[in-house]
Amino acid sequence: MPRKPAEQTVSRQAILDAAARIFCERGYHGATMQDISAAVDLTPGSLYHHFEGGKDAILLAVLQAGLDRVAADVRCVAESSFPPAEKLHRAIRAHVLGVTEQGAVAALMILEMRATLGLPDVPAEFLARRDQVESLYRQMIVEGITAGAFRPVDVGVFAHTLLGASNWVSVWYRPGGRLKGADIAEEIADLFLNALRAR
Amino acid sequence: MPRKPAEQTVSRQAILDAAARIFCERGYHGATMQDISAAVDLTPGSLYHHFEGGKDAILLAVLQAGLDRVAADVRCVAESSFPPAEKLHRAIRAHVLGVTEQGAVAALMILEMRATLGLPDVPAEFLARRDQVESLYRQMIVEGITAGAFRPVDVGVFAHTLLGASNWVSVWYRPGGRLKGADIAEEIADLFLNALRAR
DNA sequence: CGTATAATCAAACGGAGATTTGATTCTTGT
DNA sequence: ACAAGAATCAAATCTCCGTTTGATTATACG
Repeated sequence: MPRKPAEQTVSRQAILDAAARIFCERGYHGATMQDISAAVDLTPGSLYHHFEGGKDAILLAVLQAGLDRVAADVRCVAESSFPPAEKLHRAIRAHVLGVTEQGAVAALMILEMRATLGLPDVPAEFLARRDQVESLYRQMIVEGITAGAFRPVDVGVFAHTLLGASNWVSVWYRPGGRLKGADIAEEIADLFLNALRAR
Repeated sequence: MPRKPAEQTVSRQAILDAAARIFCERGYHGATMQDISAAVDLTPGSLYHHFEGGKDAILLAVLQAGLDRVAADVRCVAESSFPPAEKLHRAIRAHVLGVTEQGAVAALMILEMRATLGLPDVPAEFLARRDQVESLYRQMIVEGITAGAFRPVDVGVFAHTLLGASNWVSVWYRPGGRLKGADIAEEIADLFLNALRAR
């Protein structure tokens, strides 16, 4: 009855890492199982041992990881007790840094564009988690406005713009470029904090 | 030898309009020739009379139209002689308004994500036009900074963020929603102008 | 060692959808 | 009315993946 995993194995994580990169490069429809399997020296069919659900399951797992990472970072900051401006600044920095460090996070974009990309059925849990992140940002913004630290803005538009811009970084950021991820994060956090400064 | 177009015809423009909507809804890969042809009461094969190049050609034509529209709007403002702040404010408003009025403009996004969507060979002319738009924004920003009207920012990051946020509107904007396109345009223009205000 | 199981592969299957083809209908100009 | 071509269609083609299947190899444990 006993048995243990053989060690001729490619780890599930390795597949996810490769898949994340390839999905980001070529998009869900543009990426083939062949592409993904080749990246980890496997045949397409072998992927089905690691992910029963096939291509969809792999994408979902990638999305899960990316979303979880950013959500955790942002929540951590949102639950702290810094004053509004500092709190939001930290949240944005963490968010953008997360995006630059984890190519997979383009996941957030893809998730947002589920309609555009024609995804299958995105589990409600996913959308809930994404909405939760947006909700955290909204709270931080409202908190600052009511405290008089921020000028009054349309929270909906501001949140969409902020999230869009932060996630958008994953599209144009190139590791090894002129700026480090931390530099970009700082710059963008400054940008939005300035945008909120009460006159 | 004389001959003229029969009038049992669906206009090329009608096809582009339908295609724009469908590409926006389902994405390039998600949209089928069947979808597009059905939207104008044709069979898939018939589309090839209007667009020799098939699906690719249709997408490219849609992109062309969307990009041209926004580029023209922005250039018009950029070439005016308003003071820096007012000029940029007008450019952003025009840009965002264009995005809300023309679903096809999600084209700008898609163009940016050409790699993500796995497009074929995007004509250099397209990328040039897009870069031109970015260039116009960069100029306006630099102009304002040197004039002392704007605080110093990283022009690269700011331009990316501004363009990303503006185009991103096409993803979340819903006609008939709480805000009109013009309201959103105003709000976003204010946001970025505030972000640039010299202290 | 021997067996059960995991991990893998090679090859075949199946479907979806873009594109092609050849015929058909409609419109216009002479 | 008639010829020429434009616009269309129905059906066939062709290609590209995602997925399945059955066999093969490697590992751990008794």
